[in-house]
Amino acid sequence: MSWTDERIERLKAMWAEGKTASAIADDLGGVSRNAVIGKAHRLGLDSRPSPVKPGEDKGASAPAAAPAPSVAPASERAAPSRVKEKPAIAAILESAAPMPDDDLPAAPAAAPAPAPSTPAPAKTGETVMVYRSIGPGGFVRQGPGDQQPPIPPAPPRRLMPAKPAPEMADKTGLLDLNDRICKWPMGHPGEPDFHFCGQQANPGYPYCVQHCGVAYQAQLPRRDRRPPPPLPYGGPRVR
DNA sequence: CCCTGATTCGC
DNA sequence: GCGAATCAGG
Repeated sequence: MSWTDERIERLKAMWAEGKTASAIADDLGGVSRNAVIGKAHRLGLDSRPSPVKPGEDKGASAPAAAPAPSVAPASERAAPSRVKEKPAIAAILESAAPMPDDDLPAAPAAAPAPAPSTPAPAKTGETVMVYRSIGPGGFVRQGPGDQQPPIPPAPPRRLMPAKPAPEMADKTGLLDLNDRICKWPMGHPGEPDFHFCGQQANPGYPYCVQHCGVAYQAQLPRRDRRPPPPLPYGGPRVR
């Protein structure tokens, strides 16, 4: 089937009515859904709300949401387009790793915490609980049914920073990560000496230059790709 | 699994 | 230009 003027008009009309590409293809006959979509695009017809691409916000809707200089999306964008990332762990680490350096204002001047003498009540379902500090290292919870404040347990005399395990003394741990440090995992999570590479990160990437070389590989054009090797026993079944 | 529209790319 | 193949969200 070819795209005669009549068929193109029919396509335009139905597309404008909001018919799905499948419905249009059925109606016209002799063409696939993909053919309809492809033709609609080439004709420059309006884009439909794609299930894949989130509907783009018209800027006026949320001006308050300033684009925070978050690290992960920026690095994604900076990465070359035809590149695939092997370990998905990077994204997890990006979101999980606290950034002790910048990003955190030294003193929250904008939103001063409520005075310690007036603890904010926290709602738990119907009951209103009050949390009261009992000094360093502790708090008590008081519900409305509790007449007397519970006897606070003796607070520890002083709080010591947790001592890192000796084998971690000079290794890069989760809390040491920031956007300038290579987050390539060394060893396996759960092992006592699991840590991260810790070298200087390749700017815009979560890894140092060496590990970028391991994590990223250029994606070849489709015609140049080798078919994947047959999966060993136990691989997913091909239907 | 099904559906959707968008995109890519060999023809 | 065409449309199958592929992608990715619902």
